[in-house]
Amino acid sequence: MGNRFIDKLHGFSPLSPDEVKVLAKATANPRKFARRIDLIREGDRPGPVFVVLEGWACRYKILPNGTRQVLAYLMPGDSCDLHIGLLAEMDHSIQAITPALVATVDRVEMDIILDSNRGIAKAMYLSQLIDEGTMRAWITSMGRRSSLERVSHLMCELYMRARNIGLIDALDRLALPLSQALLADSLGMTTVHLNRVLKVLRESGAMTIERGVLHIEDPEKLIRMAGFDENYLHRRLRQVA
Amino acid sequence: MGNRFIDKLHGFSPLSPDEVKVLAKATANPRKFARRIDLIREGDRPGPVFVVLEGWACRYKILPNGTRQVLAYLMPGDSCDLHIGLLAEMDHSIQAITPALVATVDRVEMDIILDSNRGIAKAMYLSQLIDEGTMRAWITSMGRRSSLERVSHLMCELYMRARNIGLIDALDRLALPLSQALLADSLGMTTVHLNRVLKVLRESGAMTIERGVLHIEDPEKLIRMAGFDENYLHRRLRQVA
DNA sequence: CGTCCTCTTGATTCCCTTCAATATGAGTGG
DNA sequence: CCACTCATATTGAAGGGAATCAAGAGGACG
Repeated sequence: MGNRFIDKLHGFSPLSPDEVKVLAKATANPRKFARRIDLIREGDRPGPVFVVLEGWACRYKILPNGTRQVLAYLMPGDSCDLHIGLLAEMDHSIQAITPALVATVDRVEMDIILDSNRGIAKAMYLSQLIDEGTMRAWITSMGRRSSLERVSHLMCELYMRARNIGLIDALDRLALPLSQALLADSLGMTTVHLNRVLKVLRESGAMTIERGVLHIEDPEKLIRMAGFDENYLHRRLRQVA
Repeated sequence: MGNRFIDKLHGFSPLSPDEVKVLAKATANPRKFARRIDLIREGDRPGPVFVVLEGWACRYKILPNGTRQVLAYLMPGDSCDLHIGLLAEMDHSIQAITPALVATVDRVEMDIILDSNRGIAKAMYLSQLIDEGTMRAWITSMGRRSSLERVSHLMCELYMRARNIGLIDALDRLALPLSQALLADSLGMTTVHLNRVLKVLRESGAMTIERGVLHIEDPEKLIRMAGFDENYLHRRLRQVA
């Protein structure tokens, strides 16, 4: 397998062979993180930019009362905020969900790369814009969608994002390493209720999650149930330099 | 009054006199928007970068079922995404809440400004990081805070942000031009319930909203009720170049 | 093969929505 | 300046969706 980060950026903005080399070099020495290990914690001083090459991770926040809110999922190829190093401290934590291969790019090095490679810069900015759009979609879900819509919407999103990076298998299924507890904590519901919603979705014939495998049986139906509009994932990009 | 945009950025990263001049020139010809007028709509092709000089605006999204979700409030000095021009279309709309004075900075011009003024670039990136942190705080609120906590938390946030830009009057009050319908649409609740929560807050002696004026009577109490931690607004900035 | 984690299901409670009516206030035009 | 209108705010009553509490089933793993 290649470098999923490069693949992703390449999809946003055609990279020159030189730029590919630069990115390959910058992510050449990834570190392994075991499941459930924090890459960085709320309150920590931000360090290098994280680039997830393999595996899944999530951003999350723990509240004073002990509950957790998942803020975003990071899939292979995803990276954390570009300019994060400007902040004095993290306002959330990032944790590996599966064993993960994560490259770290030094802040200064990243700045140099961005300054001298317009293609990379453009792709990174696009990537960040999409992450922001995704956050807005999450806010929308939490605020104005029913729990059934919310769950279906997240599944649509994860499926689309996974498809974009080639994570869907030949049988049209996605290995989804997310426990119901984690999903519940990202959707603002309890595990009990999430479980019931998943049952409804299963019995409606729209989709199933079995043993960590998501299968969308009736895409049309699921999209309809979710009110899903993938515009926020911005696959259609502006064709200007 | 000066230029609130420059004031804000200056607070993030000391700007050289030259940089101040550049910003003043770039925002020299603002446009007036009446209340309830969209600056840009979901589906529109993004144009220039918007900079709110005076007045309030909000980002929002309308769902298929007709409900609305407010995604963020823009106060004087706030701007929308820097690289927004890279996208083919907007995934949300932006609307003036009050009569507003909004400067538009051409995308190419903005790129040039960023490239040739490190101080401005740094301040803008910081600003964007804070906006992202704010979105994460909203997700957290919606997902894991009770309605009482949610309302108090938003009031704490708006108060702090307003204070940072000098919008609090001598009597420690804030002119808050947000209807209960708007507030409800940002907090994921109904106007009826929001109204009841505001009543509880009023009767508890923590805060009041009367005729568009927010007064926090017992800051300690409100902060405690909200579980508010202002770290996500990143006032303490890293002291490195 | 026992332990722990995750998933599943039932019963009860309650927070919030929905529906409905009234009050208050701002803006407009005669 | 006052009557009229429309938007906004307030309050009550009833119903529903999701949380909570509780218990058991299914899998993964040493």
